[in-house]
Amino acid sequence: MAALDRSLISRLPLFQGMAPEEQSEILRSARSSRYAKDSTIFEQETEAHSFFVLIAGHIRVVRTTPDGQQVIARYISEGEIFGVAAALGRTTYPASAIAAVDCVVLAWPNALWPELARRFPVFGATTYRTVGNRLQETQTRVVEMSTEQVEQRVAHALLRLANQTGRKTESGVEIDFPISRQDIAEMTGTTLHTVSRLLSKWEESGIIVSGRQKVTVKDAHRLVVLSESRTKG
Amino acid sequence: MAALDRSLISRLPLFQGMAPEEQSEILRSARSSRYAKDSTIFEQETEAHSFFVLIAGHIRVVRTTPDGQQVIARYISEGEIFGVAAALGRTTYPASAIAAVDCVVLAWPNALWPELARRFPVFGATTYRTVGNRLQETQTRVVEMSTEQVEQRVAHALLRLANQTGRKTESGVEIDFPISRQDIAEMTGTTLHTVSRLLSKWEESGIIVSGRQKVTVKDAHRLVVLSESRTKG
DNA sequence: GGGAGAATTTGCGCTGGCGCAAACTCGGGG
DNA sequence: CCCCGAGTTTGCGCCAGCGCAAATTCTCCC
Repeated sequence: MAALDRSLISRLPLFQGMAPEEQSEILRSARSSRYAKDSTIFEQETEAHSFFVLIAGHIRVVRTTPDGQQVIARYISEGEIFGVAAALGRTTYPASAIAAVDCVVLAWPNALWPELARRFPVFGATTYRTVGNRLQETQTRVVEMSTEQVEQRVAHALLRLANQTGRKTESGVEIDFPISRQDIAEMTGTTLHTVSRLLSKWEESGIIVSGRQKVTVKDAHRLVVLSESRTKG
Repeated sequence: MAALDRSLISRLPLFQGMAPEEQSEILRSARSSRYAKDSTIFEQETEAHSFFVLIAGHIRVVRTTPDGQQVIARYISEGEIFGVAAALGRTTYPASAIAAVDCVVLAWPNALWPELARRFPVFGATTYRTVGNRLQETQTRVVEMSTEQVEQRVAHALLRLANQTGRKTESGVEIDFPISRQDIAEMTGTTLHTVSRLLSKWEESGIIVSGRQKVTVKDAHRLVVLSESRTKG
């Protein structure tokens, strides 16, 4: 296989603060793969063999319950590290990672983690900062699910998606990967029916426009208002 | 102040695998404090100055929403490390830590984290493993809140408390710190009223006995059954 | 030992959002 | 270009669990 080009990663925040030759070196032990839409990068509960950086595309991280219900843990965007079980001393993946669109991914064998973290402290520190962010986000999600109504949770989820992965178009901010009502339901702990009703209502009042597997936020401000109002208690 | 005795920590899993002189050395930079019941060890959103190990007692970690609602993120038991913002590159605490009973705590200044993690790799690795466990637990909680009914969530919470901090008595497994209906509600995303009704029902059928700020699990098996049955979908 | 405040219990009415079912629409493959 | 199936919309009935309120019981402090 051909050597990977440093330009793949030099622009990513994760590798900022590393010298060019360090970037090249880290790449030397990486393997690059393409994953077609809907294919699985790794599966929940299976032996964790590698950790990953997403070079292009979007990835859905999904937890499945014993009885088959799915919950979307998060979406991974370009430049993010994921599948970092190794860095946290786990031996299996706690969730599955599925390509939401065609993706390009770099992978390193887990066995290399200790060495890489030691040789490139910035890389290790950035990874742990990412883990910290995710822990905090996940806790925020617990708080939201404990204290907010469904309408606010869905509004929050859309705002987060628009901010993190939104693409500006002439008509608003469009979430730039296919996302179904069912997906939004699995992010917010509700049903696709309720999501559909909410989106219909919001579309009617001009806050969003949406189509099949597509949502565009037209009036983020009013969505913020919705996400904050009418708290329980 | 007097030097801390190595016996404080030598029995804790967090410090296993460290040589006695290493344990002594790590203790040399620690400060020991007592916290009375209901006092605050650190407060959400404030500058993170230290990380901690709980030597004795129980600590409640609480997230408060902008409008004042509280959610219990987790309980810390003896021997656990907590307030590890430093290890995750954060500068403020994402939650408050409050003594559920009188506590003894060791604290290290955050500035020492990088050095300690470098000098004592086992210590760093154990900490990151703990963080990994918490991330996974928190995600499990999201899944539960998304897919389970209140009754199952409360059953799960009681089982977890009984396993993690339970004390065997002649009548069952007693949660060995004061915990109110309100606390359980804040752990499970419901109201103290609903928790009270559930506990009354379970007491009537002999699954638990409970009193003011006290719960004893008598029949864990039936509680497991309750925690698994009647899932949505 | 008594009083006050905190924690708990319980009743009652209401409603947000789910479950079910059916119709509809869009987009891509043949 | 048409058809098929996945994705979406919408109606309807129902009920788990919340909000409110009041009564009751501990427990700790004076």
